Amino acid sequence: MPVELRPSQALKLWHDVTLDLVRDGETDLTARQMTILLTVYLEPPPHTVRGLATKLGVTKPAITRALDTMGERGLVDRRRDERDRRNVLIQRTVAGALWVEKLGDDIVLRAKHLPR
Amino acid sequence: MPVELRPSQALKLWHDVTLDLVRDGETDLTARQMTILLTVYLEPPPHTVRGLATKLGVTKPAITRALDTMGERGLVDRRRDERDRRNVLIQRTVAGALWVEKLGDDIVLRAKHLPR
DNA sequence: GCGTACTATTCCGCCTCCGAAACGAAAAGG
DNA sequence: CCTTTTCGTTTCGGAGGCGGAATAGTACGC
Repeated sequence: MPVELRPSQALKLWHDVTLDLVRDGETDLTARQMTILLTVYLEPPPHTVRGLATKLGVTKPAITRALDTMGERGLVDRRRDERDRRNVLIQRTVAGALWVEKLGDDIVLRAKHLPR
Repeated sequence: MPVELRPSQALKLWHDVTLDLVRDGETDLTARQMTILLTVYLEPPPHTVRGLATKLGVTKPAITRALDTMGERGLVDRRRDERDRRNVLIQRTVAGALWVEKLGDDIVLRAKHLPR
């Protein structure tokens, strides 16, 4: 029972949710930041800079910069890996979890009101 | 028969599609640009700078700049309104229609493969 | 130990975006 | 007419993202 969605519905859903993000004004995450945030909160840890860079197909400095920005906003946190102190483990935060949860609820709500 | 979607599915869908956009590398539209593009292609014309600014809750220069960028990429076009020459009407393009169509297909495909 | 490999970060110049204000063109209203 | 209003655009200084090279710190084979 996969999720059934017609192209017109899919596009309207994408439009509606993105509009909500724009009108919110608070966050304005880039596509990269959004992907990193959702990866950290959806996939099982540990998450490293290198792993994220490989997954997204971008350079490591790009990941570091994105983590800097999101870290200042309290959406993610960083900690040294004590087993291998070269690594940095990206950690979840309460604020980040709440933000992601809110996004999920918004998408569900927008999907519910799509024309059939 | 609305579209049924659980929060975890919604977030995974958002993650997967955004990841595709990041890995594509070509386009990297901002959230504002994405919203403008989808508005122009989903909602009936005419579309004006002022109308888009009001809808998105941003200033008019922000819309002008976004249209500049997307215009250079051939995703939208601009034309003077001959009835009221103060207005600028935002027009669709073939390239833009193809891009939007591709996005819709991608979302549908990603939704189809979500875990139940 | 010492060089090598690997981690993440910092630095550099470049480019795009931002909001606010000023601007020119065109319509509306006296 | 001519003033006012309404468009969209341009300009300004500032903030932040970008890619890529260079850097500092850590692990590991020899």
